[in-house]
Amino acid sequence: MASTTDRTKSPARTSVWLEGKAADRGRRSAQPAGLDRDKIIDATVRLLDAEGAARFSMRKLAAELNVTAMSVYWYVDTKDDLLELALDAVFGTVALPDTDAGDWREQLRALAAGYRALLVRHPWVSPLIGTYLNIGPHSMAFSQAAQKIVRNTGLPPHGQMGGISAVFQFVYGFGTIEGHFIERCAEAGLNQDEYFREAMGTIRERPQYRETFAQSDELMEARGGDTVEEMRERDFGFALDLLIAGIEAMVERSKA
Amino acid sequence: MASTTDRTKSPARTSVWLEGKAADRGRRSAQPAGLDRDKIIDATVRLLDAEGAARFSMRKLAAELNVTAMSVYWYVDTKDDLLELALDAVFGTVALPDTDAGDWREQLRALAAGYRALLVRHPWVSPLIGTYLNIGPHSMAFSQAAQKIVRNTGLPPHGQMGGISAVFQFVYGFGTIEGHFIERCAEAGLNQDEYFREAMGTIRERPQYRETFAQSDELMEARGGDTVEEMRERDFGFALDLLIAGIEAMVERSKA
DNA sequence: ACCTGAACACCGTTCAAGT
DNA sequence: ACCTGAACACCGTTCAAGT
Repeated sequence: MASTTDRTKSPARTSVWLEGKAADRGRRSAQPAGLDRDKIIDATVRLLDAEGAARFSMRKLAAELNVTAMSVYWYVDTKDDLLELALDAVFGTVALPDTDAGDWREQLRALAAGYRALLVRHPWVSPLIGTYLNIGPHSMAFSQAAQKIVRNTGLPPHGQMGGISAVFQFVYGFGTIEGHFIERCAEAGLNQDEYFREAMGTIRERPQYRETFAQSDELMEARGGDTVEEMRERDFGFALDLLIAGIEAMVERSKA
Repeated sequence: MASTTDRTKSPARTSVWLEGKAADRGRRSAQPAGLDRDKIIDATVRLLDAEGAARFSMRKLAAELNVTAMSVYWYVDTKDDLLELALDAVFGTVALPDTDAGDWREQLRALAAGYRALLVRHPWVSPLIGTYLNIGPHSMAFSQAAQKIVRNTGLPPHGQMGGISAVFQFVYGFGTIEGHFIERCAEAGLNQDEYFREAMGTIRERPQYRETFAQSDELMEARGGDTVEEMRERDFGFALDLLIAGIEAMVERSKA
């Protein structure tokens, strides 16, 4: 949804990481308000986690930092730049597996799990990934790790990018929806199972959806698991197995 | 990123499709300004396509319709409701394959292609899919089609949801990034190859990325294709082949 | 039944001024 | 070098009023 920074008419730099005027500011400390870039980024992540992207504003951030709204602009050029910085910061919290030892399957599962956890822990991350270039140091390290793992699979070079896409775009989509669902539950003050039951009930009441849902019911039944979380683990696990089996099949095919 | 409708404190209905006070309004015509819900939705889609979600506002929409900002609120309760309606409307433009005849592989490829095209044609769609419940009639028809196709694969019931996830979350992620890239190109007034070369050049200049890119270069080389579009087709095609191979492998495994 | 105008409570950002 | 206050050009939405 991009953020609301269209009022700037400047030549359109595409990323914080490609420098702006505030680029090298705020690395020191002992300033009047004790502000620096890291503190600002920390507070940004905290606010985004607590209230969601829609409720985040530069003014609220400033209030959180006990500072006037405009002080922040000494350290970052725009709200978009700040969000890009926050995005890269949380990418730094994903543990990267050792890609020089062990089986690629385990490496892939580990990185997929870490990526999914990131998207669930910080639901505001997913739209930002789609919005920015993701060339910050931590995002890059993550991409590098993914590349190395896919290289370890034995996929032919021309298929490695497609392999990365298949796996990590899947995790992205899955984690996006999962994080969003959890967010909605929290807003409604219900746990995931309560919310699920309620949503299902409401939808089912509408006559136009009766028929549609008859089909889905079987499917729900078959998925098994007593809780929403169990169902999700099962689906995620099966999909990852499917992807790994797909990679193995393509590796075989390339040898033939 | 959700839209900015947090100022409403009402009990939080979660979707237009679960009714609001404006639910059954604007189905007629011959009104003073000739307005109705469909015209409003059409104009919304047009504006979103032309200017992007960030530049869309209720006030601009009203101007486009030659009407005062507030007239629109006779037909829709909130901006979020309107976006949800627009989302479902464009879902109606995806051609659904005949799921009762032919090979599931062709059906899957066709629906994946249609979904991808939707995300590329309307880059504003992807964040909205992550934001709303997607229970409008056209979204539901799409999901139903996906379900039927996955059923045709012969996957065991407990794996069908995971199979849908793997395929369509992949397409979602792929189409999101693709649409976003094309949008950026248009904004910069460059074609995709020009923009790609320029972005690569800029990033490569930064010393901290030199090493990182050495690795990627080989990969780029191997992907082949002379244009960005050719590379993308290759990656998308390979990933879909991988997913189909994965489904086939899981079907085999379930028979053992 | 439909549309308008004025107002409210917000935004991101600029700019000149303070210390 | 860092921070502030006031102002500008926007938002989504409410509400009372018009026709």
